[in-house]
Amino acid sequence: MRIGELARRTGVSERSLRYYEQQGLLTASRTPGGQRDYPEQAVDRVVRIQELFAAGLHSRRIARLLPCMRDADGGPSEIATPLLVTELAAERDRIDRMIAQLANSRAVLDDVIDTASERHP
Amino acid sequence: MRIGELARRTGVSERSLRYYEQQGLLTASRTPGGQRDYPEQAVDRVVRIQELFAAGLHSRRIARLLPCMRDADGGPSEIATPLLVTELAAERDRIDRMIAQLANSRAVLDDVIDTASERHP
DNA sequence: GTAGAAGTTAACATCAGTGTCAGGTTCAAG
DNA sequence: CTTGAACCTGACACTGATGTTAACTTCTAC
Repeated sequence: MRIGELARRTGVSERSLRYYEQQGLLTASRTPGGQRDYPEQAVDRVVRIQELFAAGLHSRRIARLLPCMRDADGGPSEIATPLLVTELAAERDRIDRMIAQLANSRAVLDDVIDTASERHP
Repeated sequence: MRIGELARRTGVSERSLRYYEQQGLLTASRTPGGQRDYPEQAVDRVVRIQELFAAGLHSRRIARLLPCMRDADGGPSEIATPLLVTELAAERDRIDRMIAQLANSRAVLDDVIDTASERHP
């Protein structure tokens, strides 16, 4: 599929998809005329990339992580090095703390919303 | 307490604390010489602000939200307007989606770490 | 073959919180 | 007093993903 369709199906802008390629997160074959041609699997990959970005990982780390991830159709193509494992464990702990904080903020918002709903029924 | 202590106790830089004040998120009385003097309660407030920032809220919305929050020692000093409630509900839903995504990324990291740990025991 | 939609590269802008530096003032202890 | 740590304001830089624009090319359908 071409970039427009991938953008539409993932909700990620074309600009970002090209950026992902530049950062080594996403590859695409090219048509004879030079246009990008993505495999079906790219949809899942882009969604993962977005999630990892949302989780606060930087593109360089994502680039090292991606080949170690379990593909939809099989095992990973690489095994994470001990150094990468250490880094990822730190990221995981950070994500855990972030989830806890988010739950906290969510509760605060809920409280404010509930309080206001009682007054403005 | 003065700004240095508040920074130390919250883990937030002095630069950021001054920025929070500029954005109307945090107030401080001043010593005769013009230095900021924070009440004990500021520690909690700064922690909340940090959490809301981490949750992706912008300073302007946080500024409108803060007076509607339940204080440590009592009810809120203001009630959220219907407009603000609508906005906060949208933020809450966004946070819910973010938490789900984070859990997903966390699972991916865990899987990569586990797989590598089996190979590098 | 031609029109228009969709794609290409490259460069510059934006956002919002934070880092950092400069030049000056205040505070607390000796 | 004086000295050094702590604080003040103001300005500029950065980060890193994404938006935007420009000038040009390719694809698709008639």
